Amino acid sequence: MTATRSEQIVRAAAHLFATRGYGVTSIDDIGAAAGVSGPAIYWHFPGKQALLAAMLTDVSEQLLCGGQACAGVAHGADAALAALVDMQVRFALGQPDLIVVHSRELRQLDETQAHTVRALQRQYVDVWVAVVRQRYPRIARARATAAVQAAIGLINSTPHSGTLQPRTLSPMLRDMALAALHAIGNEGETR
Amino acid sequence: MTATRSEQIVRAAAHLFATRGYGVTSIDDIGAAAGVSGPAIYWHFPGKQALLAAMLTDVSEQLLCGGQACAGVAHGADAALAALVDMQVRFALGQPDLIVVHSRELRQLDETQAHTVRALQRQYVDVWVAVVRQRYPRIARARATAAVQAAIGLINSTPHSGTLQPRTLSPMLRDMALAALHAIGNEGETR
DNA sequence: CTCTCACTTGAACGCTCGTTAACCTATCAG
DNA sequence: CTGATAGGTTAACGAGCGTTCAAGTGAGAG
Repeated sequence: MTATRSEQIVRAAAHLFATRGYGVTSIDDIGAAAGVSGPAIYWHFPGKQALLAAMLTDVSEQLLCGGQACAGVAHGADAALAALVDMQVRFALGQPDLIVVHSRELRQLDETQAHTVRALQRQYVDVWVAVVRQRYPRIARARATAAVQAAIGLINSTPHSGTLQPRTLSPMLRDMALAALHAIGNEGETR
Repeated sequence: MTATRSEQIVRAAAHLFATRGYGVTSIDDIGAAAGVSGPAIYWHFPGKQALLAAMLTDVSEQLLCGGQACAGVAHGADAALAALVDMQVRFALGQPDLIVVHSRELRQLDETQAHTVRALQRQYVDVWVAVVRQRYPRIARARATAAVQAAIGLINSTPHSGTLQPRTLSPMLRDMALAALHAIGNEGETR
């Protein structure tokens, strides 16, 4: 409960980035929302871009770590896929700010930072792809990748939605994502 | 083929906004990409924000118009739903820049412009919702709305994806979106 | 030829904002 | 008490960029 200053700053920045966007959010805005004012942020972070980079790498690492845990623990491809979907839904509903920023503001990073985040994202997608291809071995890799990204996009589109209790939204998103993923097993196009 | 200056400017701006983001794209960048330089844009548009507003209202109107046509022409709810999905897929694959900007940069508009665009978006979603509830009458309105937004999110997540021919991507997205939408008919939760 | 008008340009203004610098404050070791 | 160090503040600099302005083009009408 006793959040450190750095955490307060990151949380405030995440909320502002998610609601207003990175470009139109000023350092002073972030400071004000975090209870300090202005350039105090520079004692904790080297700059605005580094703040965003810390946010994005953190959430990417969390997702990758959780995804690997799901794939490793579950028995069978079906269970692993369901676990991955559940985790993504839980994340999207529990931390909508981070999900929005993660999928929207990657381009604001410079090339090296963006490369790091993209590598983590690709590893995360690859965890999904491995499970999907374990379940449907005849699916081509590129096809499975596109399907996984579409399913994740379905789940992540939630934060834009109106007010619906997570209790009812969560199982619906789970059912929709799983149905979408299982729909690709039909036409066995290898190219 | 003979695109007018205004069209060139809008197209260039759409591409830059989609690849770099609205905030970090300067007026000079847009002009350079459109073959003119700098403030020539101000003869065609009152400003940078108005340029974005024109783009967003235009694509919103195109989607709404096309959606209403799909819902009006098709015989039966299933056919109408398939037509809506096909149209959205065609749009997302054909005009990825506009789709990206449309779903990402709404927040950059001021309140009155954003309200106009949001109203069009809501009408478009309502077209989908009406068809879905015609097909599954027991689904609550809020639930159907969330499901429609999720399905559209699935389709719109395409532009982020890697290189896969639209010929193979298109039917896959169609199957996935339809499977996701038809997955909501099971548990008849009215609240 | 010349007048007009759609269209464009380079220069300049002004504001915002990221970043830096210089200066406080409090806490705590010795 | 004293010195150092983490943490914060206000003021200022400097760059970038949206916007405006005065001036230029080129083509077509009369």
